[in-house]
Amino acid sequence: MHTWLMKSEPTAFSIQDLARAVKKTTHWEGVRNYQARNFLRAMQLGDEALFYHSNADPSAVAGIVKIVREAYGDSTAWNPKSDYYDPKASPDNPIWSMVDVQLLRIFPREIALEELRGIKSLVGMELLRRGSRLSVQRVTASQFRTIKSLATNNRVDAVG
DNA sequence: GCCAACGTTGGC
DNA sequence: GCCAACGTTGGC
Repeated sequence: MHTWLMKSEPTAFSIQDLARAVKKTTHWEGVRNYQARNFLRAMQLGDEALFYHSNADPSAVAGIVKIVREAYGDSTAWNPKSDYYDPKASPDNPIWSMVDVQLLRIFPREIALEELRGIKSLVGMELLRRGSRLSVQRVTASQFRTIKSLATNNRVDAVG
Protein backbone atom coordinates (compact mmCIF):
# COMPACT_ATOMS: atom_id res chain seq x y z
CA MET A 1 0.00 0.00 0.00
CA HIS A 2 1.14 3.50 -0.80
CA THR A 3 0.17 6.67 0.97
CA TRP A 4 -0.67 10.04 -0.51
CA LEU A 5 -1.90 13.52 0.24
CA MET A 6 -4.71 15.12 -1.75
CA LYS A 7 -5.60 18.80 -1.55
CA SER A 8 -9.01 20.34 -1.83
CA GLU A 9 -10.21 23.81 -1.05
CA PRO A 10 -13.02 23.34 1.46
CA THR A 11 -15.06 26.08 -0.21
CA ALA A 12 -15.06 23.89 -3.32
CA PHE A 13 -15.24 20.44 -1.70
CA SER A 14 -14.56 19.73 1.97
CA ILE A 15 -14.16 16.52 3.90
CA GLN A 16 -17.58 17.27 5.39
CA ASP A 17 -18.99 17.32 1.86
CA LEU A 18 -17.43 13.91 1.36
CA ALA A 19 -19.04 12.65 4.58
CA ARG A 20 -22.44 13.63 3.16
CA ALA A 21 -21.84 12.07 -0.26
CA VAL A 22 -23.50 8.82 -1.33
CA LYS A 23 -21.40 5.95 0.05
CA LYS A 24 -19.06 8.70 1.34
CA THR A 25 -17.41 8.38 -2.05
CA THR A 26 -16.52 10.90 -4.75
CA HIS A 27 -14.72 11.24 -8.07
CA TRP A 28 -11.47 13.15 -7.53
CA GLU A 29 -11.93 15.26 -10.63
CA GLY A 30 -10.27 18.35 -12.02
CA VAL A 31 -6.58 17.59 -11.57
CA ARG A 32 -4.89 19.49 -14.42
CA ASN A 33 -1.23 19.11 -13.62
CA TYR A 34 0.79 16.32 -15.21
CA GLN A 35 2.79 15.37 -12.15
CA ALA A 36 -0.33 15.22 -10.00
CA ARG A 37 -2.11 13.23 -12.71
CA ASN A 38 0.73 10.73 -12.83
CA PHE A 39 0.40 10.24 -9.09
CA LEU A 40 -3.33 9.60 -9.55
CA ARG A 41 -2.44 6.95 -12.12
CA ALA A 42 0.02 5.32 -9.73
CA MET A 43 -2.61 4.92 -7.03
CA GLN A 44 -3.80 1.43 -6.28
CA LEU A 45 -6.98 0.08 -4.73
CA GLY A 46 -6.72 0.31 -0.98
CA ASP A 47 -4.09 3.06 -0.96
CA GLU A 48 -4.80 5.72 1.63
CA ALA A 49 -4.51 9.47 1.32
CA LEU A 50 -4.51 12.38 3.73
CA PHE A 51 -7.31 14.80 2.90
CA TYR A 52 -5.84 18.30 3.08
CA HIS A 53 -7.87 21.49 3.20
CA SER A 54 -5.92 24.11 1.27
CA ASN A 55 -6.64 27.83 1.21
CA ALA A 56 -8.52 27.30 4.44
CA ASP A 57 -8.58 28.92 7.86
CA PRO A 58 -6.45 27.28 8.91
CA SER A 59 -5.15 25.05 6.13
CA ALA A 60 -4.99 21.60 7.67
CA VAL A 61 -5.05 17.85 7.26
CA ALA A 62 -8.65 16.93 8.02
CA GLY A 63 -8.81 13.15 7.68
CA ILE A 64 -8.10 10.08 5.60
CA VAL A 65 -9.62 8.68 2.41
CA LYS A 66 -9.16 5.37 0.66
CA ILE A 67 -8.78 4.76 -3.07
CA VAL A 68 -11.78 2.68 -4.12
CA ARG A 69 -11.37 2.97 -7.89
CA GLU A 70 -8.11 3.27 -9.75
CA ALA A 71 -7.47 5.96 -12.37
CA TYR A 72 -9.82 6.39 -15.33
CA GLY A 73 -10.58 9.22 -17.74
CA ASP A 74 -11.71 12.47 -16.14
CA SER A 75 -14.92 13.19 -18.04
CA THR A 76 -15.05 16.80 -16.82
CA ALA A 77 -12.16 17.42 -19.24
CA TRP A 78 -14.40 16.97 -22.29
CA ASN A 79 -17.44 18.68 -20.82
CA PRO A 80 -17.50 22.26 -22.21
CA LYS A 81 -19.69 23.32 -19.31
CA SER A 82 -17.19 22.17 -16.71
CA ASP A 83 -14.77 24.51 -14.97
CA TYR A 84 -12.16 21.88 -15.75
CA TYR A 85 -12.86 21.74 -19.49
CA ASP A 86 -9.85 21.02 -21.67
CA PRO A 87 -10.57 21.28 -25.41
CA LYS A 88 -7.72 18.88 -26.18
CA ALA A 89 -9.36 16.06 -24.20
CA SER A 90 -11.95 13.60 -25.49
CA PRO A 91 -13.34 10.20 -24.46
CA ASP A 92 -10.85 8.60 -26.89
CA ASN A 93 -8.01 10.70 -25.55
CA PRO A 94 -8.90 11.60 -21.96
CA ILE A 95 -5.51 13.21 -21.18
CA TRP A 96 -6.60 13.71 -17.57
CA SER A 97 -7.40 11.09 -14.98
CA MET A 98 -9.40 10.79 -11.82
CA VAL A 99 -9.80 8.21 -9.09
CA ASP A 100 -12.66 7.50 -6.71
CA VAL A 101 -12.03 8.01 -3.02
CA GLN A 102 -14.06 6.98 -0.03
CA LEU A 103 -13.95 8.63 3.38
CA LEU A 104 -12.18 6.50 5.97
CA ARG A 105 -12.21 8.94 8.86
CA ILE A 106 -12.48 12.56 9.80
CA PHE A 107 -9.82 13.35 12.38
CA PRO A 108 -11.13 14.31 15.85
CA ARG A 109 -9.03 17.41 15.38
CA GLU A 110 -7.49 18.93 12.28
CA ILE A 111 -3.73 19.15 12.05
CA ALA A 112 -2.95 22.64 10.86
CA LEU A 113 -0.09 23.39 8.51
CA GLU A 114 1.58 25.46 11.22
CA GLU A 115 1.57 22.49 13.57
CA LEU A 116 2.99 20.20 10.91
CA ARG A 117 5.84 22.62 10.40
CA GLY A 118 6.78 22.14 14.03
CA ILE A 119 7.18 18.37 13.81
CA LYS A 120 10.79 17.36 13.42
CA SER A 121 10.08 14.02 11.78
CA LEU A 122 8.11 15.77 9.04
CA VAL A 123 11.01 17.92 7.88
CA GLY A 124 11.33 17.34 4.15
CA MET A 125 7.68 16.50 3.61
CA GLU A 126 6.53 17.75 0.21
CA LEU A 127 3.62 19.72 1.67
CA LEU A 128 6.02 21.71 3.84
CA ARG A 129 8.39 22.57 1.03
CA ARG A 130 8.56 26.24 0.18
CA GLY A 131 6.42 26.93 -2.87
CA SER A 132 4.84 23.48 -2.83
CA ARG A 133 1.71 23.57 -4.96
CA LEU A 134 1.21 20.02 -6.12
CA SER A 135 -2.38 18.98 -5.41
CA VAL A 136 -1.59 15.26 -5.26
CA GLN A 137 1.55 14.29 -3.40
CA ARG A 138 3.36 11.21 -2.19
CA VAL A 139 3.61 10.78 1.57
CA THR A 140 5.96 8.28 3.17
CA ALA A 141 4.55 5.60 5.46
CA SER A 142 6.24 7.19 8.45
CA GLN A 143 4.96 10.68 7.62
CA PHE A 144 1.50 9.22 7.25
CA ARG A 145 1.75 7.42 10.58
CA THR A 146 3.06 10.52 12.33
CA ILE A 147 0.17 12.68 11.15
CA LYS A 148 -2.37 10.00 11.98
CA SER A 149 -1.11 9.73 15.52
CA LEU A 150 -0.99 13.52 15.90
CA ALA A 151 -4.69 13.60 15.16
CA THR A 152 -5.51 11.33 18.07
CA ASN A 153 -2.69 12.31 20.40
CA ASN A 154 -2.36 15.79 21.84
CA ARG A 155 1.12 15.06 23.10
CA VAL A 156 2.85 16.48 20.06
CA ASP A 157 6.23 15.86 21.64
CA ALA A 158 5.50 12.14 21.71
CA VAL A 159 5.91 11.89 17.96
CA GLY A 160 7.87 15.04 17.15
C1' DG B 1 15.15 24.99 -27.37
C1' DC B 2 15.20 29.40 -24.89
C1' DC B 3 12.82 32.34 -22.09
C1' DA B 4 9.52 36.23 -21.21
C1' DA B 5 4.85 36.69 -20.36
C1' DC B 6 1.09 35.02 -18.33
C1' DG B 7 -2.15 32.40 -15.29
C1' DT B 8 -2.71 29.77 -11.11
C1' DT B 9 -1.91 28.15 -6.45
C1' DG B 10 -2.09 28.86 -1.88
C1' DG B 11 0.16 30.74 2.43
C1' DC B 12 -0.05 34.71 4.82
C1' DG C 1 -5.87 41.17 -1.12
C1' DC C 2 -0.92 40.52 -1.80
C1' DC C 3 2.54 38.21 -3.88
C1' DA C 4 6.16 34.43 -4.28
C1' DA C 5 6.61 30.27 -6.49
C1' DC C 6 5.59 27.54 -9.99
C1' DG C 7 3.74 25.51 -14.52
C1' DT C 8 2.42 26.50 -19.16
C1' DT C 9 2.31 28.93 -23.45
C1' DG C 10 4.01 30.75 -27.48
C1' DG C 11 7.15 33.90 -30.13
C1' DC C 12 11.44 33.71 -31.90
